[in-house]
Amino acid sequence: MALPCDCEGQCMVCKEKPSPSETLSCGTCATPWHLSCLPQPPLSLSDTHWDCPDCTQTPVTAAPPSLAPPPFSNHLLSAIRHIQADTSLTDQQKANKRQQLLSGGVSADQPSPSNPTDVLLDGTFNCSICVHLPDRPVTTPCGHNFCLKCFQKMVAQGNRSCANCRSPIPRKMASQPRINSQLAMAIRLAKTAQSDGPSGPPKVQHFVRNQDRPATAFTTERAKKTGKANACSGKIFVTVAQDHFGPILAENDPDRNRGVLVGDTWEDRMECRQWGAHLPHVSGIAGQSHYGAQSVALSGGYVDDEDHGEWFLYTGSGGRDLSGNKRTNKNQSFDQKFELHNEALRVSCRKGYPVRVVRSHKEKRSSYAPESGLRYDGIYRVEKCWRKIGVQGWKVCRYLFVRCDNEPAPWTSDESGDRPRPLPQVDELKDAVDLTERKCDPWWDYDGEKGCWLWKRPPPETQIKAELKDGTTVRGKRKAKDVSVKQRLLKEFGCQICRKVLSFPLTTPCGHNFCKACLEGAFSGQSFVRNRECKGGRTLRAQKTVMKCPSCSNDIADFLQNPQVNREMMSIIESLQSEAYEQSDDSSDKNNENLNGAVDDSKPTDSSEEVLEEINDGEESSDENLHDATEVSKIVDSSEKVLEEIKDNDLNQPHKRKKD
DNA sequence: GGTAACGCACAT
DNA sequence: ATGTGCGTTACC
Repeated sequence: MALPCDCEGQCMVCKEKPSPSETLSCGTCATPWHLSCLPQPPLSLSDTHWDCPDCTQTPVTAAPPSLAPPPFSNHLLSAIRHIQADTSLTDQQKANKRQQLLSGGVSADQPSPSNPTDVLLDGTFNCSICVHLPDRPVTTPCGHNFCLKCFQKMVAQGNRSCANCRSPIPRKMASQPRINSQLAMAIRLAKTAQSDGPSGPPKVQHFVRNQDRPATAFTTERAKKTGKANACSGKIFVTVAQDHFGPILAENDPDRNRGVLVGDTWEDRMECRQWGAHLPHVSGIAGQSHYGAQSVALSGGYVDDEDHGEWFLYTGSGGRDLSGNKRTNKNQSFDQKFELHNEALRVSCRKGYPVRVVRSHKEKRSSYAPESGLRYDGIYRVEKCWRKIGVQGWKVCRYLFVRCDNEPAPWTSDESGDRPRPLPQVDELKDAVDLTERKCDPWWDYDGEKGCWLWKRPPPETQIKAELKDGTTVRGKRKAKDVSVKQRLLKEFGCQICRKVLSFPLTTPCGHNFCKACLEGAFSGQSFVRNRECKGGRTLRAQKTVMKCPSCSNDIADFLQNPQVNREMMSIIESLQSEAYEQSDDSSDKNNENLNGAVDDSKPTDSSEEVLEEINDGEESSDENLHDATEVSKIVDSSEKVLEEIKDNDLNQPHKRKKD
């Protein structure tokens, strides 16, 4: 396997630290390589430009050139080469020019994209099947990205090789593709940035996840002995009542003044609970049978569940014998009925209440499940519910959930939220009994004039007494961090090993992203096969080594045989980084303060009536957008700060934090 | 007051 | 892989 030197200058193949004369730096990515460990050393060292194996990107199998387009657009690559060959420039100047080129700051001799996001949107990175930007992107081991639907269609037709480079697709990925949600977010950002023309207000979406994490749940002395599982009494950070319907808004988030946004993730049910998205720490349904259900969790607990992202079929609770101290009985032994939680969900169906949805990584059969932890996916409505005979032979309650949120779902690259959509065809309805459909107008509905979902009638009054207000002790007010959306996004591109921004990102078939050097470093010294000793004069066949993905337990040994860098993600990350550098160059901290002041001054002080009116009009999200837009255009910290914050922040599901 | 509910981590 | 303690909420 071809491996470069690590950040300390040590060759990852032979583990030695080669001298400068033994080191060769790539002309494109500047990574150092040990000359004598290169699989194909350059023919002549007098060449001014040499490309490392990563940047030459030899396809896994020999494919005709027409089938393997270069990862960068040709003109961009040749422009970079042109800079590198210029002997009049110092290395620093070359680096600056490369950055400028990637960020569109300077016109190279060769035509180049005028904006970094154009690199993404100029068609180079389109799904090779539908020739559009990948929707719900999935990444093959050979580093190519496709729409989930296109990929599934291709596999269904019996085609098991990459439509881009013809590399074989592993069976597991073919049967269970996982969405690369980090990439989905990037594509959305690029689209958003492009629509930010000089005319019209810039439109910015929220990409915030994993930041400003709360203190870990409170643990009693007794509970500490057995770990966090017993720490269910963590502080609730939001000021909504336990039976609050609908989105959790900034006004209910006194600490951050942000609310719970689509895409927010939590490490576990305890943490999710602390932010009010889904209160019960065991149950899948939060609700009261005479009042309605506020939220549900998709955790893979019921085999009948069926997830299509924007809509899904949910199974009610109960039907199992959990007497004694059973926790894990997945077998049904009696029928489910519309009572308790199941009835609560039926009330929400009849009324058309908004129901918050969180998805758990435990839902293994869904392509829409997050890679780890729990994720808030927004507001859905229960359009119909019924009962049917479940796969285990007993009756189950069934609910058709359809998404109706003003923010786009985490897996889409759409810039806007949902529009009313026709109900999907549900085959099992023909065998349904006890069908319930909504008869009245839904309480939460789409307003054509305003172009968003909102309460058509005032939300139901909370049944909880005022004790929550009194009981909620407001923590010492932390100043909300001024971080631009782009910097937040950069944070999201963290390697799950080094926690820094991804460099040469590899996407595993299980949908996790790592720096190339980090992932290969994690398995350096391990060979792919283990030779077993001869026994009784008989030579045993070599055994394959299992190499577990650092983020999950999937075996990625096959992937590591020839991991291909996800060039699409890499170019987006580079664009974002060079923008951050550029902006930090021409705006000092002092300027930032001035700009902040200007923004604040220009904003009229909101009277409480105005605020109320905005809430009633349901336009709070667009107000948020405007707020973020000013952030993007005005506030930029230095990129060093970003990196520092990334180090400080546990941005990537610190599941193994305790063991570290 | 009893118990079910799509949890979590540890012990066996 | 299965069992168990701790934990919270809803609803008898």
